[in-house]
Amino acid sequence: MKSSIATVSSEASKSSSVATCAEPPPQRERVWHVHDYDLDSTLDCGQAFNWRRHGDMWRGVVSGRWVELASRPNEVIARAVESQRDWSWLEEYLQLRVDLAEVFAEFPANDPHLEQAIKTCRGMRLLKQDHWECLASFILSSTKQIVQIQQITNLLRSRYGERVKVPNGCGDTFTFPQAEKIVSLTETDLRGCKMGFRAPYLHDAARKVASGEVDLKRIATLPLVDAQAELMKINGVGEKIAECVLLYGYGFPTAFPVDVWVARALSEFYFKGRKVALPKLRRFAAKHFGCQAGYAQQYLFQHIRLREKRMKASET
DNA sequence: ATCCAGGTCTACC
DNA sequence: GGTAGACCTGGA
Repeated sequence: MKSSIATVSSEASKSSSVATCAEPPPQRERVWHVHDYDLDSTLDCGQAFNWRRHGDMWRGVVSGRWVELASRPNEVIARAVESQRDWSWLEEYLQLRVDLAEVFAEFPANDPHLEQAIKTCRGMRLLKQDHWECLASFILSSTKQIVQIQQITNLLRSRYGERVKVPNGCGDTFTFPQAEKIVSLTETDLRGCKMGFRAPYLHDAARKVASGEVDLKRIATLPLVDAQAELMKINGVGEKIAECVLLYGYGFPTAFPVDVWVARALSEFYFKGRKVALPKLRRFAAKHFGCQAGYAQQYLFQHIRLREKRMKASET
């Protein structure tokens, strides 16, 4: 494990110091210099379900390619199976060009709860995931714990995804099955992946996406409210799941999914602990958090979830 | 054992 | 606009 990291960084830094102006040669490894990038928080904050930790590293599939990620102070390091001339697929996914300070600067001033949230996981980023995979994953997320969502999506991948190339010794790895593949499956097939009542929802989504009735590409060009309405044409996609897809898949900066955790955080922090109805929480959030509300949401979510974890840990 | 988990749909006020 | 019950399944 350790030696693998060392190999990765030495090769990659060599190449980047030599090739400053010319296009860098294709490489299996790549290092990015980053500021305020917390890879662990980013991959483990509940926005994506396909990352597995192996020692200090994370393994997953992005744009159909197996990739291994590691981080060191001010660096993110990636290793692929085959040499890559163009790493933009991963830069885009990891949002490596985003300046977090600019994001935080848009947060409401004098909000101690948000400040506290930033302290607990500074460097956490929003990813930009594949539209379909993100949509399907969050359809499967309703009233499920994150580990169970991972279990369901893993079953879907291993049974119906396509095998991807991996380095020797790494276990079988699969892409997330395309909508066209899901359409061809029966509800029994899907329920076999332990998704329960979500099976017809996923199938409806696959049918509408594969047929073009819901055009995932076009959604990127729409205003937020229209984009949300388009996603909600799918049975099983309500406001919350739609906002998740718009935030984690499309990067709409003001998308603000309100789940049970965020609802809890908002009630506690901004309504003195009173139980407040969901629509009212949504209206408050839209007004209070500004043009980077999506980031604010993710920091509040992670903040309250980690606090809960710590409390549970100290009880036992 | 009973409850609950990144919600949504339906029915009803 | 806002609230209750049902819905699969597995883990605490």
